[in-house]
Formats: sequence, structure tokens, C-alpha cells
Amino acid sequence: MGRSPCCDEIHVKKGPWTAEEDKKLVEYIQLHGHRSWRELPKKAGLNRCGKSCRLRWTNYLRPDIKRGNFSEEEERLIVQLHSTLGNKWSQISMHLPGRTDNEIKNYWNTHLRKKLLRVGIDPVTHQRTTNLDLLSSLPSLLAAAAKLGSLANPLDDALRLHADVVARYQMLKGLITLMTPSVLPPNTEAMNRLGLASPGRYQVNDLLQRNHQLEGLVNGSLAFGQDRMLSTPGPLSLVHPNIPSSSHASPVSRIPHEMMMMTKSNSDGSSTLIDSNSGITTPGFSCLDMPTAHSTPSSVSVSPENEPADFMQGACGTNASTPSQGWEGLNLGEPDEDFSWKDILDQISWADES
DNA sequence: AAATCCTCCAACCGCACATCA
DNA sequence: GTGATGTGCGGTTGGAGGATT
Repeated sequence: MGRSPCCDEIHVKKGPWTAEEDKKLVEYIQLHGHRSWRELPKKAGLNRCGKSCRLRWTNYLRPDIKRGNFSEEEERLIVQLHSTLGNKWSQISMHLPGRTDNEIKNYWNTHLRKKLLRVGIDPVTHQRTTNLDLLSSLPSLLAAAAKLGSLANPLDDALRLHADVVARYQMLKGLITLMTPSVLPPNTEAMNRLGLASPGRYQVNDLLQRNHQLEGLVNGSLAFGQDRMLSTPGPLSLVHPNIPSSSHASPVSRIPHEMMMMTKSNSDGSSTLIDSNSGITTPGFSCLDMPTAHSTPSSVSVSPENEPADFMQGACGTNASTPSQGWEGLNLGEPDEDFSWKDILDQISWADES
């Protein structure tokens, strides 16, 4: 029952093609075409199975094949087509002249897939990976940080600091990812979840800009931490710039010189980050033109009823009655006493979980 | 310099479907 | 209607070559 394998002939060569085989195949097809792939190898004097000949021709020897790197335009097109067609590589290749399905498939698996993952897009569903995915690594990070924290020598403190900074960095990256829409075709389900789907309210570029701003903040904080770790090892407390130092009334007792960050408002609406200990400034941090507030968040709840804009406002402090409220709600300030990643997770509620 | 690891991609494999006798 | 055959497609593999240790 069933069909016989295509390449069941004994002594049929497999593996890479030689230049001589290529030449034979090309010359034969140019002269006679390829009406029957099964007959072709015999007639062309090739010790290959028809299937192998077809593959070699369609994927490599065909004269209209485009070689070389994929352009950005091609990349975009592939991603776009993949989001609607899935792994239908042959259909995708129809839209990219000169590219074979095999080439596109390989390029997808080796480059584009990873690229999407890096920017927080699930390459299968083309949905943003949820913050919960990103945050799933936090327990291990925290465990590592706690373990390091229990050791008592300067080097361990430095390591602990580093783990702490990394954990916070991951956390903020996760939140930024959560708050920002994709540059790709709208990821409707995730966008709807976050209430980001309504057109006109959020412009992608606008949000991307905010993303950059927030990333700048995060990276800046990370840089501060690393800088501090090198010079004076000790725990780092990442404090949001808009939280006045007075609002951090319970500095962690074990931290002798907690690094504090404040902001100076600039006339253009941006702010400059200032490390009150070192005096180091980081200009350009900005919470420009956030949508108008209609509530002041006392805690963070990302759901259609309590949109991320509220959180963003809280985070940036432009409209909250107390500038610090948004970030305080996130518990980003006091790492050693009250700080709890679980609390943050608890504060982020998903509409479809209820 | 050697060993090991990693990445990439051409080629293979097996299945599904279309066609034909 | 059924089985044999040919072709197309998507997933997977193996090895070459580069990077890292």
C-alpha cells in the first residue's frame, strides 16, 4: 500500500551537488525543460533522484533566483505575510520575486524569528509576548538576588547589586513592552487587552518615542548602578526621578548611602535626571504629552477599564496629584524592606482573567 | 593552536494532494 | 472507485565555517 519512495534507487547520490552536476542539470533543462522530474536524471546523465534534481533547480539553479541578503522591505513583507499566511512559505515566496520558499523559510528560522522574539513578538502568533511571559523569569532572578543578598562580603554585595539591577531592568523592560504597541501590523488582541486599539488616541511613533524615553530611563538607571558597583559596591535603590526624596521616608536601614534620583523640570517639558549623591545628571528624560488624565492611579491596573495611559501618567507623574503615586504603586522604590515583585504582578490585572 | 560551541543554509525526508490509468 | 505515480510543501537535519574558549 502507498506509494514507493521517490529515491529508492540504490546508488543514487545524495548530499551536496558538484559544479559538474549543476552544469548537467542546467544544460538539460535549458534544452528540454523539466516535464518529468523522475525521468530527468536518467536522461540528463545524473545519478540523482528526480526530487533532488527538482529541489536543486527550484532552490538554487533557476536563473531568476535572487541571491544576497534580504532587504528591509523584504523582511517587512515576510513578517507581514507570515502574520496572515502562517508557514505557507510557497505562498509567501510568490510575493517575493526571486526568493524561494526554502530561502524564506531558512531566513525566517534563522533571523526573523529571533528578531521578533527580541522585540517581544511571538513569531508564531505575531502577538506581543505578554508581560507575564517576560516576568516569568523574575522569581529566579529574585531568588538569585536573595541568595546573593544573604552573603556578606563586599564582592557578594557587588554581585547582589548587579543581580538587583538586572532584575529591575528586566522588570521595567517588561512593563515597557507591555505598554507599547508593536511596530508591526496591529496586534489586535493584545492591543485590545490593553485598550490600545482605539485609533487616533495612541500613535505608534508616539508610543515608540515614549518607549525610547522609558528605555533611556531604565538604561540610565542600569548604567548608574553599574557605575556605582564599580566604584562603591553596595545595594542600589532605583528611585523614580519624579519621586521627591522626602517621599522615600523609609530608607533601607542597611543601605548607608542610598542613591537617590530626582528630576529637574526643563522649560521644554523634559526633565533631567539627577543623582543626588553623585550629582550625575541625565538630561532628556521626558514624559511629554501624555493623554489627559481622568483619574489618579493609586495602584496599577492594566485593563480596559483602567487603561495603561493612567499607569503611564502615574509613572511619569505629569498628571497624578502626587507625582510619585504611579511609581509608588509599582513599588519600585524600596527594594529591601517592602519591595515585592509579586505585588507588582498582583497589581497588573488582566481583563480576561476575571 | 587546538578544541568546542554556535550559526546558518542547502539538502533531505515524509506527508499531502492532484492526476491518471 | 481505487491504487500508482508525480509533484509540491513544510519540517528537520547535517555539515561547513565562523566564533569563542
